[in-house]
Amino acid sequence: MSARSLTIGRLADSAGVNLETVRYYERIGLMPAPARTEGGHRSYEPEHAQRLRFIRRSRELGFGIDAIRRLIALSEPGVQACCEVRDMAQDHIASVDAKIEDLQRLRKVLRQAVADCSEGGRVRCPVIDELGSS
Amino acid sequence: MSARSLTIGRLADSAGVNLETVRYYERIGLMPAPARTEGGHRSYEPEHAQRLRFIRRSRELGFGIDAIRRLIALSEPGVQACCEVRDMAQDHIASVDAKIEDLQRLRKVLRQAVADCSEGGRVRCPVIDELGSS
DNA sequence: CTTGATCCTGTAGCGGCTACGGGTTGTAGC
DNA sequence: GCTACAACCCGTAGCCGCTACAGGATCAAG
Repeated sequence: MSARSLTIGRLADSAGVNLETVRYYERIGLMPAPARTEGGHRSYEPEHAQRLRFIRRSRELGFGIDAIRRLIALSEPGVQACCEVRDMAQDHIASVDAKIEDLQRLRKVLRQAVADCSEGGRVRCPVIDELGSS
Repeated sequence: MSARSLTIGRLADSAGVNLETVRYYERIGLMPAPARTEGGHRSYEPEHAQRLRFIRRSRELGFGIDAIRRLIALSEPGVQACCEVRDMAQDHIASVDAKIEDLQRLRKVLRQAVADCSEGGRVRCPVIDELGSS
């Protein structure tokens, strides 16, 4: 166990990720299986920490596991794949845009229903009516 | 079987919901168990269709199953619960707002990385660098 | 050497469906 | 009335991305 080795707990903490998630990532092949101590405990090197941070950051930005797999492959040194990465990011931006628009639309409906609620004089609940419509 | 009865397939179609989803809703108690034909097929009345549309609409607006359960209870005739419904809607709007802001933030990061990409002169991929940072 | 924190594996659960497989019923046409 | 085939039945398993156990082994500090 070298001086820079990390236990799974420290690794997880250092990347801001749940410990069980690290094992999950290993199981699905997103993190490489690390060396083990004699007793069978996982022993990570600093490059594992970097990889895990990369994954966490990608997740935060909304990339799915498969996309991250591709991003990792494309980020290997020696691979000239900036264009592909940019295309993936652009696709992802498009889907984020779509999601934002969806949410804005439904927010508008909800706001309208709530606003109707605050006006007096109605017999029934405008929010319930909105849900019942269509 | 009355003239207005519906099979599960017609019910599902009429509400724009997958047939299996209807059975799922019954299993989790979101839809009431309907009458059955002699042969055991489900037989729905028009009020089931209305309920199912209510659920679908609520899902479209992003309410979770538990929230819908409460909304259904509050929408029972005789319940004066417009304020509670409005509060639920407002809470939901707040969470939608938060989600929109999250997505807008990450969109900004992605756009910046892609924009950096389009400028020449960089040695490494700015998107990959962004993912590796932090 | 003891204690207690950390680690191990395996499995099951979450939400909200969706998709089988293998069997039974309903219904339209002849 | 009979046949064909669509539509239904139930139960179970899978999807994503984790998270949370249980029941045990190991590690490190005192």
